[in-house]
Amino acid sequence: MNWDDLRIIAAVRDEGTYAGASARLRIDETTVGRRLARIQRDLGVPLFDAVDGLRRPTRQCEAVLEHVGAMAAHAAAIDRVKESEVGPVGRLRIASTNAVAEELLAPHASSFLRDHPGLTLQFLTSSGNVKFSRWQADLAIRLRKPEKGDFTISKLGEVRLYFFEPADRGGAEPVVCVYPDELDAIPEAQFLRAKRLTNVRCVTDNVRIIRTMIQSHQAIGVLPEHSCGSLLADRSLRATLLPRRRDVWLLVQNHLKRDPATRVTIDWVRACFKDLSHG
Amino acid sequence: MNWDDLRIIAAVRDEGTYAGASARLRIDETTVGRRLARIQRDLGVPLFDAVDGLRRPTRQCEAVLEHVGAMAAHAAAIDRVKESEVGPVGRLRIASTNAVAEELLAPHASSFLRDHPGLTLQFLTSSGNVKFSRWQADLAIRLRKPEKGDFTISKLGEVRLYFFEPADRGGAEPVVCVYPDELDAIPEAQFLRAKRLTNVRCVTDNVRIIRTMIQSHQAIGVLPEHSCGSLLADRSLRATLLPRRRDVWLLVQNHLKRDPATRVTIDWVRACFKDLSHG
DNA sequence: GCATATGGCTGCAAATTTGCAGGAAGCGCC
DNA sequence: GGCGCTTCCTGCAAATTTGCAGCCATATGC
Repeated sequence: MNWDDLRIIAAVRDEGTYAGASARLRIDETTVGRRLARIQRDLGVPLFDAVDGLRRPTRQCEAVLEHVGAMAAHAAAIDRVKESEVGPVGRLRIASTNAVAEELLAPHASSFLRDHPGLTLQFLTSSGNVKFSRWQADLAIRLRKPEKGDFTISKLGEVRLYFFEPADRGGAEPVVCVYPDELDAIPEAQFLRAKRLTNVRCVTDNVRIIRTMIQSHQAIGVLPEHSCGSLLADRSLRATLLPRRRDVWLLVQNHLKRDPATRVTIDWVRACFKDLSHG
Repeated sequence: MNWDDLRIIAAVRDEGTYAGASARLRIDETTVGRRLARIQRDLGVPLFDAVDGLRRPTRQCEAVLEHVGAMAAHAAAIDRVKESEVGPVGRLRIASTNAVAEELLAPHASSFLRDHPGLTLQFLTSSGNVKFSRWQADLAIRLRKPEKGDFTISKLGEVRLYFFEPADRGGAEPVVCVYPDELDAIPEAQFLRAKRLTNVRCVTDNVRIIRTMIQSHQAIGVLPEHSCGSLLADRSLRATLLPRRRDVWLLVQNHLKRDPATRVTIDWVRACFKDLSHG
């Protein structure tokens, strides 16, 4: 039994004719006749008598109509669920590095969430533990371009990188902060490896740690522009812009690429990165 | 919003995957995905998150599902309305002459109604007042073939006719019973007119009246075979079989010709007339 | 590492539904 | 009596939905 055909029964009862029901439901009168015939066959009982030019519900039809009325009330309530939300609705789980989340996304998050009251953002910053393929995140911001997978990938932007070293090299040899092996492909790691620095004593991908050590004027390292902040103005440090930038990639679950909430969130993430490129 | 799509939501929630819902509803997994996308667009809210390989209902979806559950209960009750009736169900209004109803149909009505507990017969025997075109009857048994109309017409059979006159013509001249002018076309009326009888003193289409007067052995008239009964064995009467029979026609409302209840009733009416032809 | 099973998406064809147009019938009004 | 309006049915074409096949990805077991 097709539940939607039940609405035909109610309309014919209310209007008394196929033509009246047709106007009410805004479907063709031929369609009303056919769908009524179909639900009548499905139910196996006659639903209307034809008397004096009008369709009159049978006893069985009256019994059916009591239930249809109740179903219509529930359908109306479902429609109100829809109306209770204005704008895109949803919860987006964004997997990214701490730095990206804290310094690129978080500063703009409040205004974005204010502008879209139906949205919720969840930042997954321990991204090593998130399996994108298992739908454990909706979006992922990656520093490496994954070769393939069940997702849609696009380039978010390019991040400028700065090499920091103490201005005064007279003191003790500064420690060198490098990125772990699995990040060998990123420009920062390649740059540092090419310089053949000694005293490599700190290995981490936590840029906050790297930034704190650089700020002590006793360490060497590379930071992305969004993590530099006031370090660029520190006269005890020498900042050198690297020739290469680092690509940043956005991954979107395939089943979400047309989802309205996802689309506005993607636009917002892109704007965050665009602000950076011009800042 | 298509009410039938709401069943898709419930099935995906229950099974956790499109494939599971597909098996449950016995529709293609592609169709599940498309119909879910459609109802999601109609409602304007996301219904499922994808987490750890499963679809999990969102907060709005849970709200919708409460209503869907209630609707499913009503749909089940509607299905039971159908199951409460065994066999064809309906009330058939049959327009016919008194004689046909009383003598051809009524004797067989009890067993027919016993065999079809879901049927009800309503005999409309003041058929002059019934407008078949206004759906005031479902079936009509007519002695004249109507030329046209919004109904399906078929021949029921041919009725044998008997001319009765008193065996002893020595007494007073018997009165002649004839049919009213509007029945001029029927063979009885034509036969009587052709005999150029005098003493035409009784005009009626009520064959019971005609029969009673013939039974008094003081009247002449023509009766259909189903109204003769014991008159044929009365030695004080001379019964002559007319050469012509009278056609009987069945009219069926067009919208009912495929209705199951109507079809079994038509078969029954035909059987009543067939019994007559061989009796 | 390979084979198998499962899930979901896309393109295309088949199936079904819907709308349109025409025709028939009845009713009311002039 | 003729005309206009309304209702409903039927045939056909257009539109939509559904199913199927192929493909891709992931997980599991051997």
